[in-house]
Amino acid sequence: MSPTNPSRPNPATVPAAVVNRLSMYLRELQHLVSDGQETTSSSELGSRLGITDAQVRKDLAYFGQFGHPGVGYRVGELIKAIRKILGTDRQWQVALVGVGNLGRALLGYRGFSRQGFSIVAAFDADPAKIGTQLKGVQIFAIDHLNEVVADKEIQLGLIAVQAASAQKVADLLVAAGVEGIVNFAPVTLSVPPGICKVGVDLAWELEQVTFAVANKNR
Amino acid sequence: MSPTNPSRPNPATVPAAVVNRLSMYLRELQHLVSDGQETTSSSELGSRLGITDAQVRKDLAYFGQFGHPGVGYRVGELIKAIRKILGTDRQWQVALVGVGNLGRALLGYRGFSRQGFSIVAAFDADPAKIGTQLKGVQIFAIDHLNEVVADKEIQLGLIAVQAASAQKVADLLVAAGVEGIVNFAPVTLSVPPGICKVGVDLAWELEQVTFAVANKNR
DNA sequence: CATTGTGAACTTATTCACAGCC
DNA sequence: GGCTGTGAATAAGTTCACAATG
Repeated sequence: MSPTNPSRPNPATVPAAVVNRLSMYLRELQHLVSDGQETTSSSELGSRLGITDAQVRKDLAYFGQFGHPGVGYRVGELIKAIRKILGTDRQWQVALVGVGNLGRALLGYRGFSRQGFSIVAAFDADPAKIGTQLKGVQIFAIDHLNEVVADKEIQLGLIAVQAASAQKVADLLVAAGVEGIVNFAPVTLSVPPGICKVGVDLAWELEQVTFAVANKNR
Repeated sequence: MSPTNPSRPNPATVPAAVVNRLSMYLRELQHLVSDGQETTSSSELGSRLGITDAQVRKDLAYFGQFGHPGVGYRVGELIKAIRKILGTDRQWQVALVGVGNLGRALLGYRGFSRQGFSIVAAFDADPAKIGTQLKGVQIFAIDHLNEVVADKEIQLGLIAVQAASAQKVADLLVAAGVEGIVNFAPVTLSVPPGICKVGVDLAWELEQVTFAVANKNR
């Protein structure tokens, strides 16, 4: 009777910052593996990412014991463990809504498939686009959302439409049965509890930078 | 003798999370203004964004007193104040390096100009692209980075190249005199102190969501 | 003996609660 | 009466420091 997940903290108690760093560890470990390194340590990982070694160990300790005292972490082993925690040890079917500039970029983004995400359908309001394909992905009318989501067993949605339509699209995605949403439109979406939502605003990141630059000299 | 900036906390003491929320407040205020609303309150702003009213007030209090007891915040006034704090009350000249899918999306992204960012030059390694224009932006060879940055008084750089070249590009941008960098490649860049750097990895955001979805049922 | 995992100390961030003001 | 600004209280997150371990 091997338990599937030896230590399971209540996920709700895991700070979002920890999950974020888990993603960073995973990237760094993937770089290490492609450099042929088999073993690493909390201090190596930490210094590469600009955080303390204690932080790295604490973060991982939320989920179990992955290290080997005196040795460190086996890179391949840790990658597997983190992918399992993040849920990226499986394939996720993703729908893209909005095939404008950003949508096309998302369709072409190689980083997704590397982490187990696969955009299997796209939706757009423009009749000229409907029925065509882009990067091998079929573009549907939004009216077919329900059936396509069911057909292709889509679990996640990417919203890359104008701010004005984003909430409507979110509602449709939720109604179609999607469980998680990443929103690239600069609005705060409201979604029912149980649906996970993350927002990305490309201008935000720039604003973080301008704040720092603008205030550099006092 | 109105002082330009009545209260100036040492910016280094302002938590990054506060600056992040400032960006959210700004978006929300911009929505309010386009709905014709002239006044708002910490609790309205907070509930729209899913944070407490006290949090909103504390965040703003880092930078001065912008509210009117019994009334709330004058929307236009607060927008102006936040833009000044974030540095987006002025125009920023931005260079884009890497005109692939993502680069093209960034070129076409309308949200930038709205916040005072203007991509004034693009760079790519592909000789076929060099010398052409996209969305009215000239594409240069990377060798001309120094002169173009100086010419156009570029202060910020967007990195949208492959992971493998990102560090090299960052070094070049810094050498050219850029003060801030937003990196879209999935690597941790090292930059000298004094240069502000922010990383965006599109797959991270999805991983946050899959973590939540994967762990929803215990 | 280098390195993990972890309780305890510390630091930072959030919320409470209320005085002061319009 | 409604709402801000803020000190005090609480909670959350990070670092320290060291016993345990292959």
